[in-house]
Amino acid sequence: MGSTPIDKQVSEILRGVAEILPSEEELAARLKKRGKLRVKLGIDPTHTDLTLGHTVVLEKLRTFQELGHDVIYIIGDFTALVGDPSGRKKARPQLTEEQIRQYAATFREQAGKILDMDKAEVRYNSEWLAKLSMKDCIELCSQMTVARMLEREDFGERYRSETPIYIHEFLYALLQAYDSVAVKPDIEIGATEQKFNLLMGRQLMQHKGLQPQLVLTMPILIGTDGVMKMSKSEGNYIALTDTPQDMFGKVMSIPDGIITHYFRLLTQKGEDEIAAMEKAMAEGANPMDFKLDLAEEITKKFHSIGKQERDRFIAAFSEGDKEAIAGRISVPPRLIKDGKVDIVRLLVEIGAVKSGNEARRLIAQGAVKIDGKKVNPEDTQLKVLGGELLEIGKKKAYRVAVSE
RNA sequence: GGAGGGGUUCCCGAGUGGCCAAAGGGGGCAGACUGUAAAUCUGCUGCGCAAUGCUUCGGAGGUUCGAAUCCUCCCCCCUCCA
Repeated sequence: MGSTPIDKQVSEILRGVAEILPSEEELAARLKKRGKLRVKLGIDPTHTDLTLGHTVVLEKLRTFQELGHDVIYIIGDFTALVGDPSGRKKARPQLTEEQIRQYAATFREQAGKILDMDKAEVRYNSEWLAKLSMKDCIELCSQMTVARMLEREDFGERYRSETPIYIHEFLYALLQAYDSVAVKPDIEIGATEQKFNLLMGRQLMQHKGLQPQLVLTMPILIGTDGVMKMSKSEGNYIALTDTPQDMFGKVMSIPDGIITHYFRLLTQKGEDEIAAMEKAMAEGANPMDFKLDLAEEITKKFHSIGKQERDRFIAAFSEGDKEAIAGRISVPPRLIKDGKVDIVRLLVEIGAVKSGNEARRLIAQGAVKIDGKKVNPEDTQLKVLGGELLEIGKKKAYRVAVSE
């Protein structure tokens, strides 16, 4: 603990990092001077699930923890109320305190999949932010100018496109910065889009006569669509709570172009290994093989059954054995008439589709099969004896049972 | 507070009395091709056991045989002036 040599620590800390401010030397100096650093990471509970995107920064926090430093995991229950405008094209919808309370609880628990929560200092920022007075607020606001706010890409863009910008959104960075005043970290971790907020923390600490924190940013993880950053609101995310099967499948569906990006940010693979992969793929190796490795590693990390999912995946999609991914469903008796069930109603009932229209559409498109045979759109009343394999598109399959 | 411009289906964005469940693009879904990738092509994309049916164009009323389109009031956003 804390006995790792400084230069070793620095290289460990800097692995995969986008930027360290003010400098690498400053980091080494701080390590030498303090020995044990206080490392801050804050996440706002704006959704129920943590995604792989969050794990990039959480892993970095974990690294510090493993090196024997003190980590402070701040759950932004107060800042969630304000809504971080960083990188957004519009204001966040306002959450209720009740929602935030629920999310905060799961955030604490989910972070435990990566951090050693027994050793982490977990804080809720309402602890100090809710107590600030209007006077404090005015003092905070005087640290920022409108011009500087509008220089930001996100606000600037919104201003130009005549999208509403609310005053309270300007407060966000100041509040997050105040967290640093409250917990006095030596260094704060965040994604690159957090740079403004993190630097604000530095400025505010200085203003309050504290030693300013160092700032460490991590690259933003691209979502499964391969284009936008991974986020719950874009629907291009992989959640820590996803089932092993979903998690594996979602990783397999990412575009080839971001395979190494995922390896770099989500696994412990070294740069040389990653470079070797890139070379191999450039020379014609099938990217799917690397993606299988990636999916296995990620699934294993969160569910400890990676290999199993790999085998299942290969069986289902490379070998066409849909049984491998088939879930079980039972037909509610009330849907059965004369030994037949209306497939449209069944699909809606089991939640495979959102509406009857959607079910009919899929059937008309030949996407619904029973025991390998397409369902005829003209005749959706089908005999069910139990045991049939129901396929919907290529990715969903169910083994049908008839319940009593 | 004054003047002007806006609020359309998941998103962007057409539509100014019937031909509008509403162009086009994006996204999504499905089919073909594949490696459940990408690219490409094709189709679908409000609900409904489907009907000259129902609900939808910021909200509430009204005019009309008929409204997203006209009128009234209200709410919200943007710009300029103060």
